[in-house]
Amino acid sequence: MSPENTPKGNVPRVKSASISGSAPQSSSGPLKGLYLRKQDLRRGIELMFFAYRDFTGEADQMLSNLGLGRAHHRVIYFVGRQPGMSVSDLLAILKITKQSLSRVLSHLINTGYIQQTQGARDKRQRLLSLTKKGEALEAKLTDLQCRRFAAAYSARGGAAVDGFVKVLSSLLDDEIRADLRQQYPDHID
Amino acid sequence: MSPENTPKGNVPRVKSASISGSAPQSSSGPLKGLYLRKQDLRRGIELMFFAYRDFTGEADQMLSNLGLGRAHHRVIYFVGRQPGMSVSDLLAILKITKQSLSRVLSHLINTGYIQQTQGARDKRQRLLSLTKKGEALEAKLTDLQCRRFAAAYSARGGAAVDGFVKVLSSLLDDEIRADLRQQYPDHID
DNA sequence: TATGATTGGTCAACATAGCTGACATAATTG
DNA sequence: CAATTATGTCAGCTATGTTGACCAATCATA
Repeated sequence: MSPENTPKGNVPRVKSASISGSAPQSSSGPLKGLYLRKQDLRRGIELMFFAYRDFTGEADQMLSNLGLGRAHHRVIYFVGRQPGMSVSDLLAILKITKQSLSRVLSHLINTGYIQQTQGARDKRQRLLSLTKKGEALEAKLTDLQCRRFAAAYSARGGAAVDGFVKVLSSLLDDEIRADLRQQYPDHID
Repeated sequence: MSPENTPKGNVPRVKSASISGSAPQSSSGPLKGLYLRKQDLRRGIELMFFAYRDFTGEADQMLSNLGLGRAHHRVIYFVGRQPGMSVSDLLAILKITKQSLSRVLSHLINTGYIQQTQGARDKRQRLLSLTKKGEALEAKLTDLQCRRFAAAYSARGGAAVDGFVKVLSSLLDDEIRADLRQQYPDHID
């Protein structure tokens, strides 16, 4: 019956030993640490799963109509975000292997979504950018996802957005957070 | 140079036409709608990508040492959450095909992580639950992810957690949000 | 009771997207 | 010149998703 397999009772907290050795619970919030109940942590886990699936769902659908997948989307997105980036820049962001990227990237080049130009300073580099066709697709996909965020953000307001960004960025691995902090010097931390 | 391909200048907003026909921007937050700049929406997109990857990364590592993958994790997680659920319950949550689930589920049964008992009311049903071995693994994996959430939550405090939950739940598809609202009657909306 | 719907499993075949390891080429750097 | 770097490529493997067809057991009902 109960969706929890913890011994009946109510609102068990995570043993404080299992709260990785970080800050001893800030005193903000309605009731100090009330949001650390196991149930609330599980809700976070589940929300991440479902929200990520829904967040990518619409774009996945549009992509599959074009014979593309989510991996192609990531490439198009990040190349669109930073035109002129090199292949190794992209590898560092995506953290996949050269071969996995190569398969997807060459398909996008062959089908005219992405173009490459030889690096000026370093002629080995292939600097990537979107073609007109690629830009059009990127705009459509990003717009889909931005609409979802815009709807959620405006439904919940700036204070909620601020909390959302803070918590998400604290969920990141330290290294990734440091990278992102450089790109968003204002608000990420 | 600029990571944005929008026409130089600063803080372009999304055309309000592209904010799906929902509420006309609540007036809460520091500056009305300031968080709807294209740059902020893109930050949301990117945070979701990176945070989801990091959030699943540790568990993925532990799983791969056992010859299991993320699909196995999902099954173990949700069966652990609601012992006695049927296969079709699980299919409804995961939204994958019967065949995809079957492959993973029978592996988990064969390797002794999950057991099934015939349904009492409906003998066709196979009610799923974790074995001791399955419970132990579920606890280890969930603890890993709960620690990450507990660290993020306590670093940012209850107000941020509240915003995080609100925005994430607004990112969900309506149908999924309705389902989750039933399971978390308190705080999800 | 016979019929049809539901629950679940299975087989074959396929696609996507990750992985490893080995190797090649070209350019840069010391 | 030698070592390193940036990139590509080939072969093969794995995990996880898909479709479509088909089967068996059970349930619900006309």
